[in-house]
Amino acid sequence: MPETIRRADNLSGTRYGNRPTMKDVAARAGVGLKTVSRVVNGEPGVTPETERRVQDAIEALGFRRNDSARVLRKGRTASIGLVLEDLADPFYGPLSRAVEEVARAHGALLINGSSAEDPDREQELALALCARRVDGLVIIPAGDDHRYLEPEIRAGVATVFVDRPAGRIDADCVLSDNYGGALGGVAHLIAHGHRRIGFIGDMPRIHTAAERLRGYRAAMEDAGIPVADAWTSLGVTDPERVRRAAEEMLSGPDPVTAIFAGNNRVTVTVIRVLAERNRPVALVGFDDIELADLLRPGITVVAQDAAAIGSTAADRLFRQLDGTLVAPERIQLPTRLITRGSGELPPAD
Amino acid sequence: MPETIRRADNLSGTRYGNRPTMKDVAARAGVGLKTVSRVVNGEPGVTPETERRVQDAIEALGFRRNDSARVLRKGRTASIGLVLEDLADPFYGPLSRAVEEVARAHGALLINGSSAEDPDREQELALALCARRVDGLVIIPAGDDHRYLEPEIRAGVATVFVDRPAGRIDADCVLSDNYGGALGGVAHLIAHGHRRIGFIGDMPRIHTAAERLRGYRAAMEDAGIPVADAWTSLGVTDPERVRRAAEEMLSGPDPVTAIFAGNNRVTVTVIRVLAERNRPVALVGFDDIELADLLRPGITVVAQDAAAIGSTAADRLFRQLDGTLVAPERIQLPTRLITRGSGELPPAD
DNA sequence: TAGAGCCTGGACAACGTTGTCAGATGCGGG
DNA sequence: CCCGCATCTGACAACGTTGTCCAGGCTCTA
Repeated sequence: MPETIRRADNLSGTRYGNRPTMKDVAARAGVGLKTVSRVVNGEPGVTPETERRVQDAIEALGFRRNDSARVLRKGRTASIGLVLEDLADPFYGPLSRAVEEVARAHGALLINGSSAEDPDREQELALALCARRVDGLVIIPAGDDHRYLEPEIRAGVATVFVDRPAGRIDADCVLSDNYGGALGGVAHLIAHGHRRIGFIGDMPRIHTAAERLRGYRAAMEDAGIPVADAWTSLGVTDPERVRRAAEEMLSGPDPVTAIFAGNNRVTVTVIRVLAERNRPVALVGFDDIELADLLRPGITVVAQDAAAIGSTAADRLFRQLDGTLVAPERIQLPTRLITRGSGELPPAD
Repeated sequence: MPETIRRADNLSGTRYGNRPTMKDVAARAGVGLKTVSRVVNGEPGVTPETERRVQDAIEALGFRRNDSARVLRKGRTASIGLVLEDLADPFYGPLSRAVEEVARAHGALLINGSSAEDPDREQELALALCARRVDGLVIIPAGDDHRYLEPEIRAGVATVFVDRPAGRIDADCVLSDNYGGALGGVAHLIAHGHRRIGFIGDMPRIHTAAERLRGYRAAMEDAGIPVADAWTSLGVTDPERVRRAAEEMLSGPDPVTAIFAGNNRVTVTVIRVLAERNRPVALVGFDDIELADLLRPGITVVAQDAAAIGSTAADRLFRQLDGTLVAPERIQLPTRLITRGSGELPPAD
């Protein structure tokens, strides 16, 4: 066991590698502890001469304030947590950037992590962030039960849900108008003469997926078109299964002439499938994708404004912290139909 | 001044919204403070009966350990910082995801922020993370002088630079083989018969840009092709200027027949410019771009493995913390030429 | 020149946790 | 029946910072 002992020794001996503390600075500058604190925090009541001495000592020792101690004392961390679903999804880039921008404007740091769509991991992460005493949380929920956050919210952690609503608790949330967007996108296809329209989307237990499906159904119903079972494919996310689903819709006796793709990953795979076929099939995707305008045809999409969602959410979070905000609210941001060609193809009957 | 006073009052009064502490839990469970600590940390030496009482009290009060205090006491935060250049750049998605994955495997949280290519902001961010006492830093440098990190590194903050080397300090870094990648890409164009090849890239003060330029020049020299001034355009990043640069190269008496694009943003804009022209121009881009295979022609790229870079960097960081690693090292990861069509077009002379 | 008032600086406690160490309790053996 | 040992528990200090409060020195006025 000598290794284990050495390792433990090693770790506990590290102790920030013996960083200088305010006490050290004070000793070196020949002033009191609190005076150093005042200089570090820019508080008034220090002679320029004394201040210079302290600054010099700070410089010489390479002192850096220990924020853990500061947080412990002050009770606010000036940091907020962001729990996203997948760091690598391009949709979340602009979103987290927008959140960071707002956080920065409030002098707060952003701590984030991704849940990988796993509700347990989401909970683990959110609670770990709470243990660090983040002032607030922006969560893109993976699960559908967020009662585990109740004690935290009661304790004053500002909380805003994004992209999907919170489950079983009453909390602020900022979403896109998934229903309206999907309805508009499908109606667009119908307006271009399509009647047999396929829908490929995620599991309906995911709120956005359910809403988009609802929008699809509503558009079809508004147009008086009965939806055949074979036209909708749900719970399909991985490329292989999307591919199979698309191919099934496009073959058979009554093939669809248009497809509505429920999210950007689906859209990309459907583009691939359609590219392999000669018969033109119309396509509208939910979520914009990069370079969509360079493809032939360009891809028509229902675009969400990820940056606006992020900044709205972060804004509300800080307003909760201000006390400006009282009751939780659900905010829906509009989507935008961007026509580029693929959604305007006529049915190839 | 009454407002100021009230605001301060307000803030200092908040104090985590009166969260329960271990002391509260201990009181409720009728045990000592340290016993609660033992239960929370899963230390041995607590009767199951006592443990249950404590657990019940924790549950009832909604207690959550205050990690700030824990960190203050223990000296390690189990969190690492990631300073990237732009959260929204798709190249950094997989990279930060990979870093997070490794961090998670070591039980650490990831805190990140972006520098927006601004050296001052990079420094501010890195030092803010150090003040939070992150155990280590992964930095994608924006600046070229990192001596400000010396005290931190001496104090034991593990540090790994990524994508670009550290400036004026000796530190671990993990990079792509920018020189070799560019050389290979340009050689590929030359092998397909091109001699007048343009290069559009970022400012040469950025290491990657300089290396790629060097690769371009080396490939040309190897082939015995003198490079005309008009063929290289440096320090060009925003779409408008890239567009102008590309158009200039493609017109004039001696237009280029191929373009090597120095990064993904440049590539995208060049694609747009080329799409507007009838004469086919070959294109090879550094960095892969999404959907590159769906364009006609597909875009040939020199791809970096962002995930591998991220996980290699994070790996080294934790090995520094282990003490497994001693001397700083520069690690170069190979790039991969992915041929998709655009780089194989013959010169249209 | 003495006293009032202001300005600067420092001693001390507290934040919530963990490590140390000693006390209490229970059990078995002499 | 008592002692020793093992097991479990709790008191206390310490981590580095900030807020409170007081002491001492200065200036300005009467």
